[in-house]
Amino acid sequence: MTTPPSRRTQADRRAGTIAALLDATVSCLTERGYAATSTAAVCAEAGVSQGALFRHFPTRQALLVATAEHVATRNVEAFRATTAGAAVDSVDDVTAVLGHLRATVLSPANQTWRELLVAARSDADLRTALLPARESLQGQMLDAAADLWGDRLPADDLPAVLSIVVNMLDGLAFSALDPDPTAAPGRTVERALRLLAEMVVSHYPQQETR
Amino acid sequence: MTTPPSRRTQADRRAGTIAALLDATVSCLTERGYAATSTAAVCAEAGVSQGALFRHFPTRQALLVATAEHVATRNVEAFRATTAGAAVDSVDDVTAVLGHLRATVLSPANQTWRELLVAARSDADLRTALLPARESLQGQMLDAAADLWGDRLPADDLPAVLSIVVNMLDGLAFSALDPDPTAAPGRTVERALRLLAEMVVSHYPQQETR
DNA sequence: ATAAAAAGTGAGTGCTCGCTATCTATGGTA
DNA sequence: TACCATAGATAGCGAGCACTCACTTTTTAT
Repeated sequence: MTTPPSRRTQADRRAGTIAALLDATVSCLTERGYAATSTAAVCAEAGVSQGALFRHFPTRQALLVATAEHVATRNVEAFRATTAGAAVDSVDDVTAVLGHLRATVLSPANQTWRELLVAARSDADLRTALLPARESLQGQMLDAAADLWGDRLPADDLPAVLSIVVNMLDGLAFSALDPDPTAAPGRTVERALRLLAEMVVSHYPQQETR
Repeated sequence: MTTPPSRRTQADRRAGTIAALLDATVSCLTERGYAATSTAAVCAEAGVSQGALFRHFPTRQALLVATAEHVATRNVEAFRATTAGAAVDSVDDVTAVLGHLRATVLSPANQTWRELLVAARSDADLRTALLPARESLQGQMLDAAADLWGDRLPADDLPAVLSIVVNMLDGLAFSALDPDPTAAPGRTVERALRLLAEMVVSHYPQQETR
């Protein structure tokens, strides 16, 4: 009938509710935004009591910082997954990669990261707490970009190109206020991505056909 | 000593406190962020009572919407001011324009606009309330861009290039968490702006020297 | 089996929030 | 002058906030 006397170990229970809380925080941040992500809302979403939350996280901010680090690793994994092994020979190839990156950037994990970054701008404590995760994420994204493009452009230009691409996609995500982030890209966005691909490819022409 | 029995008209008093409230809201949003911009904080900053605020704005959201429209007009004016009459012949010219645009985008008015945009993502009422201002702002920025670049690239590409530039600058502003937004651009940012200028200029070569 | 430790519950705390009601001060109108 | 409409100040309201505490339940150690 009900679950058998499950006999989960304490570590399992702990990890389980922590994971539920982190996932619930991601949901609340993407759906309700930073201001409306109250501890009560997170607990309701996670299906645990407030006491449980404050057993594992001393403050709301600690929960948010843990969530930020949680999504940061998932974000860099997603970035690697959409770039690893992708073809970047033709303009069409690069355009396709940019399109996939746009979809990645609109994912809940990335929305969460952005929401927390914005909150950190006007909260010194949160800002310093997020700094190491920020640097780690940037470094790993540079590594992934090097795997993709490293042999095609001077090493000095790689951070600049990455900055152009990810900042443009982030800016796009910020101004995309559609409630459904999987909606069609829209004409000018599609044109902008293709144009960016054209400019990058022609600025760093293919060195050899191998 | 003190002000003489000033004899300000009612309309003057009204306009004065409304202006003070809007300016105070801009300050609070840029310094404290959306969540911490309470009606009490705005009133303290403006030097008026809460009763005065709620006489002129029925809700907090009405104040925020009015502030958004207030800064939207100032933003488009600033955009025009930094682009109007600027030279865009050489790569250096375009790089300079991008640098000035970056400074403009980091201004309090633009920070305020961005803060409200982010809040609007997870607040349907605010989102619909900001929609007309958003469209108006986009249209006027397209006009300004046409004055700058219109004769150099096909009309169909203009929105795409504008999207690349402003989204990249907005993304840059979001990830620039320095408390002092007038700080030096940083090496990779400088390199990225110059690179973007190079790519755009070479992709749309000058048609004639006139 | 029993005691100790850890995990989880839920009512309650003080505080701040957006907002209102009531009052006074001031400018416009006769 | 008297009168009224508007502008602004102040105290306070219910609701929701982050957080705590006494308590029960579940796992672990003896």
